[in-house]
Amino acid sequence: MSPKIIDHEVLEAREEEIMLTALEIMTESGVAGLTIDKVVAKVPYSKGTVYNHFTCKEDLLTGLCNRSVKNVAALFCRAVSFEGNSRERIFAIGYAYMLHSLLNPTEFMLVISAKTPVVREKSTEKRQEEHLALESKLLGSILEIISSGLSSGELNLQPHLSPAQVAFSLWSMCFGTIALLHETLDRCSIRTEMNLERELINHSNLLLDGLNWTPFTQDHDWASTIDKYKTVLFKNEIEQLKRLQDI
Amino acid sequence: MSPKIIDHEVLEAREEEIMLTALEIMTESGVAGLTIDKVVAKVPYSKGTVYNHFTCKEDLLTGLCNRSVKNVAALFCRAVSFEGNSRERIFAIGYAYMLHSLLNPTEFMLVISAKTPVVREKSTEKRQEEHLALESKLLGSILEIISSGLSSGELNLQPHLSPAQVAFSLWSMCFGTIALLHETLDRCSIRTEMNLERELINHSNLLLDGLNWTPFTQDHDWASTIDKYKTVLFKNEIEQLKRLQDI
DNA sequence: GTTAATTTTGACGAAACGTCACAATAAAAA
DNA sequence: TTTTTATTGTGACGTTTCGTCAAAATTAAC
Repeated sequence: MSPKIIDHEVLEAREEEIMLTALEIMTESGVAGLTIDKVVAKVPYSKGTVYNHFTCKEDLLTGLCNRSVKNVAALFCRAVSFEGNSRERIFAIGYAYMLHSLLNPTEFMLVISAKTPVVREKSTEKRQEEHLALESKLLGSILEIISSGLSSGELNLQPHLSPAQVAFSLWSMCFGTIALLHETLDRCSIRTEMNLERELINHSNLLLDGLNWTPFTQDHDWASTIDKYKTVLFKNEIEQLKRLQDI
Repeated sequence: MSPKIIDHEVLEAREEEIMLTALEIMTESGVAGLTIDKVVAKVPYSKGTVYNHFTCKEDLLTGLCNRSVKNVAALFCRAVSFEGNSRERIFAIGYAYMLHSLLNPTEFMLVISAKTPVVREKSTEKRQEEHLALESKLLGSILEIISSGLSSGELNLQPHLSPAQVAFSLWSMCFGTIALLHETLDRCSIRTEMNLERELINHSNLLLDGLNWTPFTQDHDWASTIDKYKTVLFKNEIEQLKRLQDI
């Protein structure tokens, strides 16, 4: 016995390096322009090594998607920790999701790509499972807030609705709104009738009012809550976003 | 002058033939297994001819997506014509969307694929525009019901909400719910806690209650409305679905 | 210094892509 | 009928990308 054993951390660092390079290429020449060959050319490793990490292009895409979901999960944890009532905190979740999608448009779209049959059919089982686990984590944050709303009495579920169902509704609402509006904003020239922040807020309020989650839209100064998100909870992200938009 | 002029209808029939063949291939060997070469092999035309219709694989995918959206639009028109109050009719829209996604899972997923950067970046401008136009048509059906709800007084919009915004909320709600749940159902083995029909109904009700769209969930016998969808409005589709599930 | 397990390399064949020079077609002109 | 000619159809071909695998390199233990 006498192996060349590679440190696990080194492996992970390399994987990150490969993924970052892939992101660079996509930013430069579009997602369609991403090619394993291009990645290999940019990275100080050979094709074989890259293929040791990712079995194919689609697997790499799922990897990038998971990386992105991890970042979202971190933002969600911050949202959970917001000091305020439960509706303010669940609202912060949607806001966090939106901020993430604005800050990392390419990566957000990858989450959609990863749900696409072509990508799923070719990705590794392992990475798919990781994806599911990460999504569960997202739902976990939402469920946490739901149960705190239930115990504080701010949320009263109708008997036919389980917390899991509510969590799912909230998640799909965010996902649908952001996905469709991103696309619309992308296509139509910059200024349209639609504005992602405003639409998401409206849609969230409709859903939360429908759930009877107090305080209702008209019973609270939501503008000031959103201001707190902007100046405290997600201060860094907002600044990043401003910098991004200035360029 | 003395050309070989081809009938427009012949061209369209051929395009349909190519698309159907592509669908067959995808059903057999997955979306990832779709290849222009395979299509060419199955179709009585040459590669050049196929490329005259679709500039690349992605363009073909967008074409298939548009074909699918056309079918949805037809279902939406049926939903608009439902004899009942405005909330029953808007509810029918979501139900129609769901039915379509269950009957044509492959095609529904293509709608997601078509929103993916890789596909969009490579599709023809022409087909993209067609896609936008078709989506506008979908929104048009929704808007029609909204305005009838407004004039009948069943729907009272808060001043800060425009009909277009409400239509968008409804659309993204359906899209998000179906997209995420399709995926979940696909992955997890058949019986999960989730059920597409039930979740969509719940989510719709939450949103419509939030909008103050009467009659409210608890003020109407919705089970009987859904029964009417099943036995009258979408009778054929339900039968198709049963046949599909029996196999 | 030798050994042996593991990792890395990049050349290679296969597969898919998309093009283009040429062939075929059919309506109009001769 | 034959010729002309604009349009459409064909499939062989060069290119790109993919993913593999035998051989080379690496390194820890002996």
